[in-house]
Amino acid sequence: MLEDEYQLDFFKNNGFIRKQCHTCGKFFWTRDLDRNTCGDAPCDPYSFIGSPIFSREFDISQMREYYLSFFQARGHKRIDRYPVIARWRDDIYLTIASIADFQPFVTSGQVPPPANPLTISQPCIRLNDLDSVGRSGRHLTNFEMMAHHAFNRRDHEIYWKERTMELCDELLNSLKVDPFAVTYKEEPWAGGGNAGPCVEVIANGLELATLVFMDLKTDKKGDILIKGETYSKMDNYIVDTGYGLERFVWASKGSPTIYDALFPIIVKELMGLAGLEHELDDSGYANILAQNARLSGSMDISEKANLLELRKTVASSIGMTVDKLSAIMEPVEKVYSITDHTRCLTFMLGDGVIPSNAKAGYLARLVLRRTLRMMSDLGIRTPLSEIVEMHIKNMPEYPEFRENFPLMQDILELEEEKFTSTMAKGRRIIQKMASNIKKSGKKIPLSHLTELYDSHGIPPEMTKEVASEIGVRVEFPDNFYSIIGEMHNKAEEKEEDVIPFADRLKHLPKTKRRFYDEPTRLEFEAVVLDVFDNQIVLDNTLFYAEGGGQLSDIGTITADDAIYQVVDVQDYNSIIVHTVENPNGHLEIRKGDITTGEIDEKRRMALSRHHTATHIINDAARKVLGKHIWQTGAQKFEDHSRLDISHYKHISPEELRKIELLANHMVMENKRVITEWITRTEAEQGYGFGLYQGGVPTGEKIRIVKVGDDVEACGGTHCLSTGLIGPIKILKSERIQDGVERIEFAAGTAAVLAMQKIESLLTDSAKTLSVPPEHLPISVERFFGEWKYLNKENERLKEELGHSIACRLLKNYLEVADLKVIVELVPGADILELQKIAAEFLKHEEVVALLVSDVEGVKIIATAGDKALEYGINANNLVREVSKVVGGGGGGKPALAMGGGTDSTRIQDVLARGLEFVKEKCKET
RNA sequence: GGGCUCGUAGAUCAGGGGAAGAUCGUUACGUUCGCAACGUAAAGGCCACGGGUUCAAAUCCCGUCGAGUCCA
Repeated sequence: MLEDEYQLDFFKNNGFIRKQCHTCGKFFWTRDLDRNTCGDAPCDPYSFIGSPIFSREFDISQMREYYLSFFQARGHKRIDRYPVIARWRDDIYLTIASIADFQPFVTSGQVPPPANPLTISQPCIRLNDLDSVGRSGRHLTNFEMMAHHAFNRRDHEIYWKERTMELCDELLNSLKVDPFAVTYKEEPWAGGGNAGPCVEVIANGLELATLVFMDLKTDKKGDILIKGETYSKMDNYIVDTGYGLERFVWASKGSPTIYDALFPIIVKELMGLAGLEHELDDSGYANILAQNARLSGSMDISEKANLLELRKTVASSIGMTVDKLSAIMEPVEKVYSITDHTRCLTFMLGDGVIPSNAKAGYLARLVLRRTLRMMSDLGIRTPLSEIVEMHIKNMPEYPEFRENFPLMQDILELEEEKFTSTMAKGRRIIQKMASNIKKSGKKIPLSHLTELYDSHGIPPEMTKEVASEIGVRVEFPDNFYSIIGEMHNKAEEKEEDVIPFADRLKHLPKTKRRFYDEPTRLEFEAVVLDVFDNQIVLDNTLFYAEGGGQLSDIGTITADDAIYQVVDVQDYNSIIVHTVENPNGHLEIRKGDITTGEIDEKRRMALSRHHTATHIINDAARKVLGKHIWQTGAQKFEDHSRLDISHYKHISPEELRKIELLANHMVMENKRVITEWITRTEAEQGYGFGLYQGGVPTGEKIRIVKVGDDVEACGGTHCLSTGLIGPIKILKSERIQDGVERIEFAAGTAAVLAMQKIESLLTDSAKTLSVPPEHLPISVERFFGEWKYLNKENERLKEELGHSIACRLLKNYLEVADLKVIVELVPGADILELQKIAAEFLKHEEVVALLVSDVEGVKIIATAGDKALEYGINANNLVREVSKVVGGGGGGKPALAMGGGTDSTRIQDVLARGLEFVKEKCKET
């Protein structure tokens, strides 16, 4: 980044000089002529602990209000916060910065900002430094980024670097920060496809804010190189600031850790529950925490080795052994961590994240389980919901959390149950594994540990603990979790969406889409703009292109005598491409031809019905199941439709019936379906983010579809009124992942067909049993019961039969040596029957038997009593030997073996060979 | 979105090509004034479902459904 970027009048006019840090070599601006370090950790230590930077203390809501009104008074509009789950984006799950609210469409200039300039305090969640949370004294998973943003265009600038710097300096001055303690460090910034110069604002070792001047975008042909990527200047350039609310509060209090500054009451409460004394008035104790926080400011302690290093340094600086320090710090760190994690959960669940095994929900579960694990380490048995409730009480400025609390309570309870059972199961698996390994006297290998963690969610720490109870040693490397990470990163290559025939489309204008203005029209005329392969591009079209989970229209395009079947329609950056069947290999249609298009009405109607019905089902589900219901995906076909919704437990059959009934009521109310195009900002402010059930559309104006109480941004085709949908029949629901339920249903003609199909399933089944359909449940139950009874009866009879056959055969033996040899054909006996006979023979030690039956080819069974075994007569070998005769195989145990083959003409040969075998063996001994 | 593990008695799980098992729970009987405990016995299984391989599949292969778990 060029030095020039930072040559600001603000610095020159306010007595700043540019210096280079003696320690890290970075450039910074300061009013203090004698300063030689940049002010940031590790070049400068925290010096605010015990001596606050501001002239008075603030709590979170006071600080937030101070900041927002400060910028409001200076011409910024205050904007409501966005949810912590970034529903408007598909590239990130969680809101990680205030600017994330405005990406990608506001920052790219496609959509105007909700206000300009604006100020906001945006709750954010970052899980990158999870391991440092609680330990470093400053890391949080959940924080508020206070910000002011200005979105500038080349032709219209709000303000840029000078004003941003002035505002920052003024804010700090108003808080009575010592001007000589403040440094502004130069630090190029890049992230998320953008970049720009940036200034870090530091006071007393603590970074308070980051001021980014985003004016670059990634560009392969760009001439500005930052961190290995090339960038070029953007037409719009954005002031992206981030002031850490929590850090401001901490700075105002100067407490040993950020956690003590933010939630003193909750920390105290949890310390009590864990049986810890947490007396910050005790200067010795406070000094340990402060020293730990100060020194951890200078290192990355997510690595285990570094944590140990930190412990050593802190211990020696206060004259304590490392072990003693660790014993004091570890439980305290866990309490801090729990405090932080539960606030994070409050935001996640409060904003509607449903814990799951995938996507954003997984992140919620990750945090949740870490919390539960630490709580169990500390012996805290309080339900999570009680801690969450403390946070809610602590944040009256978020009334929505109070409102959602019953739901959160429900979810947390379920999650705690799941965790407990997973851990109990894990414990059993380890015990089993450990006792297996104990026999061999080895340690549990790493591969077992990774499998336990990867497949069963059992952390190696737990394996170690449980295995040691059994007396098996477990060692795992420090970088265990990065090994797991690498295991998963192997097959990760993104395929980029390549637009086919991009070159052909490059010069074509956007296609005029007429199906919005003329939803009922099915015929249209258009001029051909291009033809290639099987594709036709027109100047306008009534054909709906596949999108929003709705399949494309089909139909015909006619030019002169030639009629072409349209089989697919796709939208490539607003150019609509019709794919037609082309049996002759060339299309008799040219650029400039006038054509007539006709839409297949049956398919269009079916898709429209399913689309409108999808909105209705979504709304009905929300009314039946709760406000946490979000569409997470949807697909509309001709014969059915499916809707995926976020829900934390199974939809019960009753609930499903309620949803179905409610949906049909909405249809029968025959409400008009209203569509309108309004600006994005207007829509968001009027309807909230509930609009984006089916994803986020691009463009400045978005299309709003209102179906009853349901309002969504939607580009699909719809019925003009709900009555036109016809019946809606829910076909089934299934769980596609934890926290996501799929409802499949049919609407209109498809619903009637579906019902007829179900009906015929019933009548066909009933016919087989010769009962009326309404008797099916009871009859099926009866038949199944009888079937089970008869199976048992059959087995009992076979046993009896076997017994009597065995008795008969036992009288009819050949004597070889002192053995009784029975070699017989038992016609019609199945393998079960032969087994029962064999079981009888086994009671006699001098019996050797070979039984053969002619069921399903040839079945063979052989037994050898103990005495026979002494002669080396082995049923296993016997069967192997004789089965070859009939082209099969066999085997079993020495005493009892089974086999068979397919060639039933040689049954007698089997018997002969068997007898021979026995005789041979007897001779040998 | 991707990876891995698992579906066997009411519950928890063994068995991993050749007779479906254990423990707890249930029921009955015995011991007891009664209960607990104990002893004896019994009942309870489409071995998730559908295909395939094989003389033979709970077991191996493929698919479906269900559950769990890790990663992005």
